[in-house]
Order: sequence, then C-alpha cells, then structure tokens
Amino acid sequence: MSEVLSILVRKLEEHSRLSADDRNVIVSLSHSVRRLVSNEDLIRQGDDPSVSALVTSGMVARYHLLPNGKRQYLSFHLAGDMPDSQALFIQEMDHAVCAIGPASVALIEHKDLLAAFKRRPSVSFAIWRETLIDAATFREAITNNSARTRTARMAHLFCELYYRANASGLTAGGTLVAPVSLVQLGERLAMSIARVNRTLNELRQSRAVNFH
Amino acid sequence: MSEVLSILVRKLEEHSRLSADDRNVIVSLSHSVRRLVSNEDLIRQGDDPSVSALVTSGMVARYHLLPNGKRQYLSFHLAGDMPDSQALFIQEMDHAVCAIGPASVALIEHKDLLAAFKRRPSVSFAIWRETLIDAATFREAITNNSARTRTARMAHLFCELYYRANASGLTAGGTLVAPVSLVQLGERLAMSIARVNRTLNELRQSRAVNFH
DNA sequence: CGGAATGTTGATATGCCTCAACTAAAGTGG
DNA sequence: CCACTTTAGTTGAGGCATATCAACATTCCG
Repeated sequence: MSEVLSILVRKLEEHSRLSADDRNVIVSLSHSVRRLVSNEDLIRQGDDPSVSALVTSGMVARYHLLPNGKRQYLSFHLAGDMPDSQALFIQEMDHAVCAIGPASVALIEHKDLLAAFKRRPSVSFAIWRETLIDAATFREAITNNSARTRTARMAHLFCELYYRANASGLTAGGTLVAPVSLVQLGERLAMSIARVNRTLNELRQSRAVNFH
Repeated sequence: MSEVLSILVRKLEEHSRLSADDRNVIVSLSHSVRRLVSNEDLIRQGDDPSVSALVTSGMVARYHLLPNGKRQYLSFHLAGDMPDSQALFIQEMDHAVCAIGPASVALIEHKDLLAAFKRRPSVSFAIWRETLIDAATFREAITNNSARTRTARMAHLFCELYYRANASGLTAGGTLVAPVSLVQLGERLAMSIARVNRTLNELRQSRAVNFH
C-alpha cells in the first residue's frame, strides 16, 4: 500500500473507471523513489530501461537529442504522468526524459507492471488509454508548431499545460508553477530565444500573467 | 478465417511475437470491407466510431481540420496499419482520416476487438505496441517539422514512408507508389506549395526519383 | 473536347533567425 | 558578506528564407 502511487490512481481515474481491485493492484506496486535536480536526465535516448517512472512532484520533459547537440522538446509532464510508459513495450528509447526544475519520480519495475496487467486487464487498458492521450497531445504539437502563428502557438502550449495541471488539481489561484527557461520554450515551440521573449511580452501585454 | 486479416498478423509480427492461438483469434475476427475513393473521409474529427479500420490497400492519412478550413496532415498509413485504433479507448476523434488515392479498409467492431483482447492479452499488447510506434512517429514529426531544414524535412518523410513500406513488403524495385499531392505534402511538412515544389526539384537533382 | 484540379515558375514583401551588446539574477569562493 | 563568474533574460539591427501572389502549363476527368 503506497501513498505515492495513489497519485497514479487519481490520474487514471480522470479518464478510466477502476474497480477496487484495480486500485489495490496499483497502490500495491513496489517502487523506489528517485529525486532529480534541475536539468538532470532521467532516461537517455537509446536507453533500454527495465523500470518506468511516475512523476510524483515537479516537472519533467521529453526531448529529442539532435545530431548538432541541440534539443527538440516534445512534451512537458506533471505529477501523475508516466512519461516513459512506452518503454514497457518498446525496447530502445527514441527520446530522452529530463527534469525541468527539481522533481521526483517513483520507479516501478516493468515486470511488476506487466504482472499487474495480467491480473487486472482493466489496469492495462487504463494505462494504454493514458498513452493514447499522450499520442493525441503529440499530434496537437505537430499542428501547433506547424500551422499556427508564434503567438497562438505559445498561448496554446500554456493553455494545454494549465488545463492538464488543473484537471489534476495542480494549480492554485489560476496559476501554474513551471520553471521552464526561454531556451526550453524555444526548443519546444520552434522559435529562437529572441522571438520567445518578444512573443511572451505580447502575451503579457494582453492577458496571461507570466513569471519565472 | 480471413485472408484480409492476415495482413494484420503480418504487420504485428514485424515487432511482436504471436502464438498460433493469437493468430487464430486475429484472423477469425469478423469484419466488413469498405472501399474509399480518393480524398474520401473514412472518419471525421469529432466522430465516435464503434469500429476500427485496418488498411488493406492504398494509402490513408490522418489530419487535423483547422478552424480556417485548412488541414494539417499528421501521418500517412499503408496496408497493415490501423490508423484509428485509438478510438478503441478514446471516445471522440481528435482528428480525421481520409484516403490518399483509392484505398480499401477492413472494419472491425470494437466489441469484437475487446473480446479478442480478453481472450488473448498478448494480442492487445501487440496492438498497444503498434499505437506506441505510432506515437514515436508523431514525435518524430514534431522534430521534423520544427527543427530541420525544408530539404531534410522532406527527405526524412520520404525515407520514413519508404522504410515502413519496405518493412511491410509494399515496395517494388526501390519504389513506393504514393499518390500524395503537393498540397498534401505542404500541409504535412508545414511548407507552402511553391516551396514543396522547389524542394522536390532539389531532391530530384541529387538522389531521389520522384513522380506522381 | 472543355473545364477543373494540379503542378510550375518568377517577383515581391515580410517575418524570423542570427548576431551582438547589454542587463539582471543566481550561484561560488574568498 | 561581498566581489566575481556564470547563466538567463532583454533588446536592436541586418540579411536571408520563405510565404504570398500572380500568371501560366499540364494533367485529369467527365
């Protein structure tokens, strides 16, 4: 029985119905806790991990490492997210995961998760659904970076993050704390740092309140 | 027992090990066949389908429909792909699926698929894996459209398509038939039609052979 | 054979990246 | 605790890449 894993139950119940047995199987999963300092890598591109991580506090991000050493950030994740659940079924990581600001995660052995899936298929379906929502978010990122103006692009990202955080009860007073740097925003939104800054100012001058 | 569904078995076995029972469950799925004319929609954004489609011939594409009526193409799919398997677990389609050139699909009831998952969990894991590969492809599209030059971007898309087609035995003599228009390429790669054309010429003048 | 959709190419305008200089904040060692 | 170093943020100016527009060629389809 674990307090830490109840955050996963809560998250899955945002979209999936779980029985008491399902919940029991989840909170009974054995796990270890790992703390990450800002910018620390949790998994590297090319790794073949035997554990999956559940974010328990702070923020982590997934990114592609490009041949020139630069990064393309793909998504940001908050408490309750499992940013590398795909590694359960895909050997080699096509991307890396790092901490945005200090964060902590619970690590769960793949074999324990697979055993849980066997006992309670509905748990596997709930996590499958979670990965499908992830995929939808990636699709939205394609469209966002490809078809929208820089202003709409940034606004959309902020709204998405706030919406997701809010659904998980991670906001307070209409505010979400996200220690993302300008560089990281640029590498997520396909903009130069200069442009990120100017776009941020545009947004500041109309609606959204932004700090660091 | 179905000839049409063996294409799905073949596809899943590219990455997942299936037992004889698994294969039997798959080819025994009841299904109907639907033929699509070029550009016809298979599913629309906002739909809540009760069937999933397996591409059996031709090419289909997924796209976001934008408020201004334009499209953002997200991915292209060939025989063996299940472009809307996500609808099994997510009610409302966040994107549409249409035919690129004439195509045909096999439609399988969600309830039959879910029943098959119950009987053979490894079948569900194989299809789950398929959706995870999809997600990896979407991530690659983010990076492609966001961080690469227009030339590399287009070359990358062509290589991806050829690689996937080749793995499924859908190429002949180093050639892949894909009736994609310039407009569609542009709406996939975030380029204007003019630029698609010029980039295509650049590629023609060095390596790749391209026609329509 | 005619009309529509698709592809092709050139000229113009502009949005954005690059570069560079500077400021502010944060972390470090004396 | 303060000077120093480093990192992150801010702003301006120049130049290139690409979108947009327009005119024309070609293919497709009835």
